[in-house]
Amino acid sequence: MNKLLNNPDKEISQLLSILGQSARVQIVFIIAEQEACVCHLEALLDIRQARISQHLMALRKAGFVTTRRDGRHVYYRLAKPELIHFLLQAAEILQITTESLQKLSSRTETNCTCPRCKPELDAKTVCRPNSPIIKN
Amino acid sequence: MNKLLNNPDKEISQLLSILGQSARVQIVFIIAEQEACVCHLEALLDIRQARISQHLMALRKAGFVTTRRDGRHVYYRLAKPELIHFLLQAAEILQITTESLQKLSSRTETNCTCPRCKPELDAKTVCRPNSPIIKN
DNA sequence: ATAACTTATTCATGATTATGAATATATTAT
DNA sequence: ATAATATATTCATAATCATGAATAAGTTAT
Repeated sequence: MNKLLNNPDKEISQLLSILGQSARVQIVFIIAEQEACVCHLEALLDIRQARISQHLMALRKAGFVTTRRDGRHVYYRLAKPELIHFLLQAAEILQITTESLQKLSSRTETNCTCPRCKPELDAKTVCRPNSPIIKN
Repeated sequence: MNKLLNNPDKEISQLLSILGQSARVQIVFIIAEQEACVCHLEALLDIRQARISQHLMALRKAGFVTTRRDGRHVYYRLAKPELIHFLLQAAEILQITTESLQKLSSRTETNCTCPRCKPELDAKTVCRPNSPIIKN
């Protein structure tokens, strides 16, 4: 059944290829700090909801993230915290500066109104990710 | 010109996606131990010459490997030895056993007659990778 | 119940990438 | 010079994957 077993090269390359997309790298960096709901990621990344869900599904299928539902929201978190060190090692190999890296982790987001970002709205929070989508 | 600059997520994901192929992971493990010529890799991996060259070109373009020519042979080696630790960390995350990993590094190869494998043939060595190629 | 909201999934299509085949290039031997 | 060997490149096609659009499914509020 599982062709990956006893094929370390296949297992390793699969891990790498799943993380080999910039959106997924960004997602991992974001949820490594704190769990995040889909609409929060949507606000931060300026990627549409459906696509973000798809990325999250890929990461979940690989066992990299887990979920927790709270009401209408589903919060994603890292199932393997080691992944962050892994990505940081990649950054080190690439000699990416720390300042540059900070763009990935600490993001200040204005347009997100999810319960995390605006706890004062609590009761009937409506998550309104930033951008009105305009085709180019 | 370079869209990757100041886009750490893009840089990192590019690194990952280049290594996100089992053949390339295998190549890195092999040449990490000792530089290897194309026909040696051909013998070890049972992948045809052209494809191996293509993989090596991709790795070279990314700056992961460098070359040294000796006569007709071109020897490839790791330009970034850190890559091995990087891949080993991936293996650790995946909880790949050490025995399983050894399949990747120490390979005993019978069918290769490149100067490395058969130094006694030295003078007019002919590199004859194993398999007669038969289409399936 | 219906409506509003958040997330997940499916499907068709476009874009990218891998692959094999053929061939070109570089080096050495004769 | 020609032939043999080792590697690199090109090109056409197959396979894979990303993407957008549409919609389904799950949850809460009314």
